[in-house]
Amino acid sequence: MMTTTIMNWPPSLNPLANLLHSVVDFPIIVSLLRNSHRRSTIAPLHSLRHCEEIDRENDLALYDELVSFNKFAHRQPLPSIKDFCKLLTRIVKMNHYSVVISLVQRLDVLGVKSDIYAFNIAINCFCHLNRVDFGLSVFGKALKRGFEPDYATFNTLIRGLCADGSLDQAHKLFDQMLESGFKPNIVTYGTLINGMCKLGNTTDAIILLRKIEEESPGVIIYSTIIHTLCKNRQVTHALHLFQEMTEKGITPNVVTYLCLMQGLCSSESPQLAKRLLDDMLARNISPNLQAFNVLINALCKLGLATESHNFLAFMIEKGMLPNTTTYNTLIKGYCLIQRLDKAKHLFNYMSTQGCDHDVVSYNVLINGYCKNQEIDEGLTLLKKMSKQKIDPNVVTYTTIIHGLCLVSKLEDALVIFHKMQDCGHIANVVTYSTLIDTLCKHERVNEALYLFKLMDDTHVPPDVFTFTSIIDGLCKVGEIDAANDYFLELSCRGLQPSVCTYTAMIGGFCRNRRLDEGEELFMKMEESGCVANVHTYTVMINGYCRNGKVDEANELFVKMKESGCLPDSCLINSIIQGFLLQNEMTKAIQYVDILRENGFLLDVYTEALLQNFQCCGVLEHSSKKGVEIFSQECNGE
DNA sequence: CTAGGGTTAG
Repeated sequence: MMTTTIMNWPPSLNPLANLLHSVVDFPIIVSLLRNSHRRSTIAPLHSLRHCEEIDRENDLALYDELVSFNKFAHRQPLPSIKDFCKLLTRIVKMNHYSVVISLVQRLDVLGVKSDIYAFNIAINCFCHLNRVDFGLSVFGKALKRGFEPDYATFNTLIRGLCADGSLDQAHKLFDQMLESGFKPNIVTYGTLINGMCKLGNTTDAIILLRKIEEESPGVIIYSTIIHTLCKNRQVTHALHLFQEMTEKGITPNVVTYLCLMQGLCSSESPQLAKRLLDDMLARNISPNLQAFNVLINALCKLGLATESHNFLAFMIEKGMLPNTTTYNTLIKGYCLIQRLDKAKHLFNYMSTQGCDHDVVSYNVLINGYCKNQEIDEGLTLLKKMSKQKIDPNVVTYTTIIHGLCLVSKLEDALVIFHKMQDCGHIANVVTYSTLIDTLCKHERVNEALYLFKLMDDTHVPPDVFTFTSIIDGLCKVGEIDAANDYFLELSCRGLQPSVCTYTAMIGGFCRNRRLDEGEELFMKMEESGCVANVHTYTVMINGYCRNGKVDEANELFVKMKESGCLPDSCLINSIIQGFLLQNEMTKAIQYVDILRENGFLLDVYTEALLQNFQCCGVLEHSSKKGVEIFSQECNGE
């Protein structure tokens, strides 16, 4: 009688699932569920309050479905497996995969006759929990019990394997599918193509697209590839595919347009994005609210808040009401171009339009003021939000701390840091890193190290930014060996040094007469595929200059330009200084010319050094004349 | 039951 069970399930992934298995008291389950959510959101997610609100809604909806399940379970005769599957599907849509797996188990206990649909749902849930291995074992079980897999079974597993990064296995299953007499359908191809795209294999995805042309790939497959091309900054290629699909009579939809418009905005062609929007409207495809928000955001990021603002009237005209996110996005856009007046105005305006402020609205505006060094405005807003009964969260506090750090009110920042924790807000990696970075920049490295240790004690893992601040701080106070220890520890913790981390450490070596180690690390960096930027070149070239390695400095300068990295004023000035200090007059003058060619000015220190050498009469006459003229130009004479 | 996209805060 138990032939229909899916027995011997892998152990539960979630304690909640066990609980559901044995307990019938749903209110208790729901309350536990809430707690389990809360616990899991503390460390990784940024906005506790925000998540909790969403979870609460989600939990209530889940609660309703669990009540329905319970009613089903007590009905005589039992509802069919189809009815149960409908219910399970709704829970799947809420992303409660472990719950669904538990409920499928309960179906067996209840003696509901299973079918391939139920197996497919379970397989799908395991795939979504990143356990395609369990999905495969359920698949095996289904076969053993004589259930015929269908398209959904194969396609679901192929998706799971792709998501797991096992493209080879996905292809194997594809072959197995053929052997079982299933001709892959358009969904199978779509799944494979999406898998290839997500795994960075766009070329193969396009090859597959060409192979299945007679299967008439639809708008979804084209959109998948267009999306990937846009993400990879191959917008031109994406536009070609777009043209191709329309010529074939495949109608693009809102997704296709949205991908392209985002791609065009991020490749800084907002005009083309706008033309595409017109095209879309002309085809009577109306963007939804999210689409508008995405566009507004894309324009704002380009510093086009004003243009973006025009969209507001436009979207209202199209019958779409902006929401809080729309306004928050625009406020952020105005802050970005330092139009705090406009930002503040919009902030006030939104609440007159029925869009209530949320914690993000405040955070965006506070950040705008803080970045503008108007910390008092930020603090005023902080008070105001409490009055509006909007609780500041860890982001709010971190923003304020950052603002205080920016104006060197470090003690005040530390006060807020303690105060927020007294209020029950747990500092996260950004909070700590902000303080650590500032302490290091003020050469208060011991206090920074104390906080770094506190992070470990409070189980807030440092990230590459935290490490970089510490390494830079230690280098600045000459503690090169200690800095190097942290540099080594970083990789022990499974983190990748960033170009800033490398630059800090290389700079530390080079400034402390450990040029060889700096050079070695520079090479290691390149080997690891990390691309040097102008700061990295500056510290390295500086190291060469100040150690009398003129040729090496020159060579690296040339190499830098070949690699497409443009020198800045700081780099060239410091090369001139380096050469002057080494009495390499000819070279120094050569770089004065380079400075001039690039349209940069001598900085104060370089100028002082130059004049010193001129007074000593070291410069040849012609060079001397050139430098004089240049100095005058620099001084605006 | 199976394939695509998507906005805001440090």
